[in-house]
Amino acid sequence: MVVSEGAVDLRQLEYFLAVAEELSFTRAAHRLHVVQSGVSASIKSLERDVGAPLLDRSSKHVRLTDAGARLVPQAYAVLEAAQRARDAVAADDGELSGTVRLGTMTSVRLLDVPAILGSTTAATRACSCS
Amino acid sequence: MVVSEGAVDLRQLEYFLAVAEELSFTRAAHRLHVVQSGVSASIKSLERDVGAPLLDRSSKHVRLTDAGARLVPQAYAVLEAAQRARDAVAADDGELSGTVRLGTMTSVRLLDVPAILGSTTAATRACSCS
DNA sequence: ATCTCTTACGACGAACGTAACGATG
DNA sequence: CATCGTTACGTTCGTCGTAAGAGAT
Repeated sequence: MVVSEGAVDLRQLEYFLAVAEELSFTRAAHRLHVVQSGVSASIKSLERDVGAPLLDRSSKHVRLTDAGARLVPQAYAVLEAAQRARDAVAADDGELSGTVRLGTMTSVRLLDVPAILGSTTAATRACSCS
Repeated sequence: MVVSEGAVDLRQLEYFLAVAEELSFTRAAHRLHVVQSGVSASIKSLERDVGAPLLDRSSKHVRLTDAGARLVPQAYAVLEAAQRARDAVAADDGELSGTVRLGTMTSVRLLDVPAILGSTTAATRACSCS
């Protein structure tokens, strides 16, 4: 009777990967252009949704838990697939697949890489921040 | 300079696939246990997010547009990956991968298939509705 | 006339930013 | 004491359900 819902959001995964990479809520929040409290709340809601703690916030070091380490590659895959889905609807000609494949492993760094590449669709996601 | 956001939600994709399969907002809404207006609004927001119409609602027939047809397999891949991500954190023993692989191609029918299988994690998602 | 999708409306919930708090080195 | 993460609070935006409207067979 317990409806676990599994309401995992793409934003939650993006925030989680940012923290997992930086191993810091502060740096992750800075990279995501949001405040720490937002990242904290989002990670907490993600942990609630999946039903397991993902990060070990003991002392000053943020470490991945066992479940968190297992989630990382899968979270990458989800964001990768989501990016592919977004590009699919914009693919009027076949040459877009190259762009997608280029962004796959760097999907969490979408804020700077696409700007450098200057690709048409990705360029629209570039943001000019210090 | 146009920030396209790309705020695609997993729920939107699930709704979209339901409509794409049923080719009907009404039947899709019934299967998803929500009202038609909710599905309509969700699809519309998805179309706004991806920046292209996905469904052709002319007359009584709902048909997939070109972009919509391209999105379907990618949307499946995203939901598949999301399901894999949820299972990853719950994988205490290695035997779960079989359950995941079983659910991949039927991820949009999560409401009934898992109930039949009676798997531990999936069973929590089963809902008892008429 | 009936079925299907859309739009309007009020209400609930989620996420954000600001700000204050607790803990660790 | 300085930094990092959490909690509290008010605002804003999205989604839901109910209900009414437009189009087509």
